[in-house]
Amino acid sequence: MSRLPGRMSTPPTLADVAELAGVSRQTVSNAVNNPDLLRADTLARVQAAIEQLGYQPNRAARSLRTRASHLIGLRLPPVQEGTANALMDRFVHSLVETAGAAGYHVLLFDGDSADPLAGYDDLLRSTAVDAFVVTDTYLGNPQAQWLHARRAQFVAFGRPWGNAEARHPWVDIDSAHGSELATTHLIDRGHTRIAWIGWRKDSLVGEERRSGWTRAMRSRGLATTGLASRVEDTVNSGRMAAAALLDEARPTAFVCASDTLAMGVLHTLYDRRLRAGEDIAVVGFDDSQVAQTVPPGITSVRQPLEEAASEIVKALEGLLATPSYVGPGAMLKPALMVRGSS
Amino acid sequence: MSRLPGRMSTPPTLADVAELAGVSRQTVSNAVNNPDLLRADTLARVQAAIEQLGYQPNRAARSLRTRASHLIGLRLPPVQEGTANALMDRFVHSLVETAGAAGYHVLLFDGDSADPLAGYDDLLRSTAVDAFVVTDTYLGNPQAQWLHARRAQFVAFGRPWGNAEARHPWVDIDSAHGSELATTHLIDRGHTRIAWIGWRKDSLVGEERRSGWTRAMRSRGLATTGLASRVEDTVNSGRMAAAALLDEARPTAFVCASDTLAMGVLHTLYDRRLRAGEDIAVVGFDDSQVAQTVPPGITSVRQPLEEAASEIVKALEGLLATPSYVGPGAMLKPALMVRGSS
DNA sequence: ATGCTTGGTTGGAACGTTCAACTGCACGCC
DNA sequence: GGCGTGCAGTTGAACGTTCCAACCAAGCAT
Repeated sequence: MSRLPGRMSTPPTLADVAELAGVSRQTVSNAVNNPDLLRADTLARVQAAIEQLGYQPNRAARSLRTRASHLIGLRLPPVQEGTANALMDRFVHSLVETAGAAGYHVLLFDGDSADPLAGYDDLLRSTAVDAFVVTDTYLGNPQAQWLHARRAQFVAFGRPWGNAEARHPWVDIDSAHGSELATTHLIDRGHTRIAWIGWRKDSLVGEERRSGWTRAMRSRGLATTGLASRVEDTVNSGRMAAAALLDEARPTAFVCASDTLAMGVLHTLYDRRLRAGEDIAVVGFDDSQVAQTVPPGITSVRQPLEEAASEIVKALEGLLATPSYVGPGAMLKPALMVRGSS
Repeated sequence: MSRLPGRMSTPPTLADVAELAGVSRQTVSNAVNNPDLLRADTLARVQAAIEQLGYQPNRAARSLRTRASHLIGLRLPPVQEGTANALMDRFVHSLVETAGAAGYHVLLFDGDSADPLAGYDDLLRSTAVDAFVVTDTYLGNPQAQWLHARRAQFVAFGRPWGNAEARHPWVDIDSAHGSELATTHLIDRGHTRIAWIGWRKDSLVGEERRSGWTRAMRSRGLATTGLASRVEDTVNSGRMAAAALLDEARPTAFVCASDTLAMGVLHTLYDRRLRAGEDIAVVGFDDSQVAQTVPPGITSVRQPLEEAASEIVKALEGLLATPSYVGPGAMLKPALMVRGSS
């Protein structure tokens, strides 16, 4: 059956192109997937036909045959109102971009907070995605193990905390280095009493960020006693922690485990009519839009999410090419964005 | 061929279930898609077999046969650093959630800023998605017309500005109502000289938001002359506009077309050692994380994005059930989140 | 009895692609 | 001449699902 290019209700198929070019279906398929198998003149003829009809392979059919969907699943963690976290937004963007360049699309699914694995199971069993990007790999999170048991392919954004035998590729950011940068920066500005406001002890990422502060302080011979606080990651916790520290330990600067906590510090400064960057220095973590836009600008540690996304996609490509692929585990360095608050 | 449930390299298929249940493939298919066609006892037997094997229909095969992927395409607009915009994040979340509940997944693709249509074309021709959600439908944006010409299904988030004959479903937010709420709120607090900082005249959304301010002022008999400013949507533009207005028109309150501009106002207040909410009132737009976390909290107009997502999914379902479906065009009301800045 | 419906189930075909095996054909080599 | 060898392209089958026409038994009216 022939088709008139302008007037079709249904997209053109391989067979349409084949007929127009006067070759077989398979030859068209080869022209698309293995052009070097064809003689130059045949290839040109087929490509002209493809062009003329505006042909693109049907994804469902291709996916059925090759058992590859070229989709990558990403679970969106629940949004937290009232925090400064715009991390995910930037990360998703970078991921979509780099994945797109590699021929993959990103499929989002919802994080049912009750059963975080439900969404994974669904997509996995219906063979909807080729692989997952797993973002929250904190200790005790069952996802990595669970996915491994189901032989699902995935790359973790976040190192396999406390699981040395983990055999999956991962990418993470050296956030201890980040808070070390932040602390050193403050020391260089002449501060000696630099306080830390971080997360509670059960957060491994929190402890890691804290270790950067400790390391920087110790290496310059500065005391840390009484200068640290561990709280929930909310603005109000940060505010109260800052107030308590100011009263008891009289720091001249704060390093925070997140921009949310840094905003808490700003609240306390606001209450006391102090000015960030003039009276007290403040450094945050994540380089969120909040840090970027609030006066006088919060100095903040910026995670290289674009780079992380690119490493993740690289690992995914390796994984999908060689199922037993195990990446080296990429550890990336964050950077300090200096603004008015320090 | 029989399969042992625990030890399979490949997911179970319809045929496996059929064999186990002692029925034909089609009967299993019916059990999944039209359960009421089966006799109760057969249905139970088939469902048991499905359960036992952990069967889920292969999406590619189903998609190939039914010509429906149950995927919805969403183009991620480029991120803007240095603005307070966290709109998209919340919207994407809500969309993923409500779409998921309706059996659809969201497929993200990248906005090549040079050719915004490239991504659409790709997905459309490869029949990868059933429909699109189009988010930037400002005047002169070719997407709506282009998609219509290709007979692509889509729902617009944003009314069809200046195109009365548009025949596609859309959902939008009555942002004039939002700035009217904001302005009235300030008037109720005793302000009479209320300034407007908005976007440049070629932004229709900007003009609409502005009209809410004008309407509220006029209806209370207040003058607007010299109290309005139209600038780029950046923090620095807002800062400069606020400074100029303060010098020339001496307003006691600002209503802004975005939280980004409101942050600009806060910068000017900071420069002049004035306090938002005490010396000068400030209201923003979008209820971003910035507005939520910055001291003393910025009063801001919150768009009902969850509701918008739900209306969009409703329209999508209508669209995909009846291809010629045209929704009524839902216009939603925003709400004012009052905080310390007013 | 015969024909007509109806509810439940079946087998074959089809969706559009790629895989694996195959067919011609030209070439070179003993 | 026979035989392998490699190139260019073809053919039939398969991926896993749903659509379609047909079938079968049972019920019911003729």
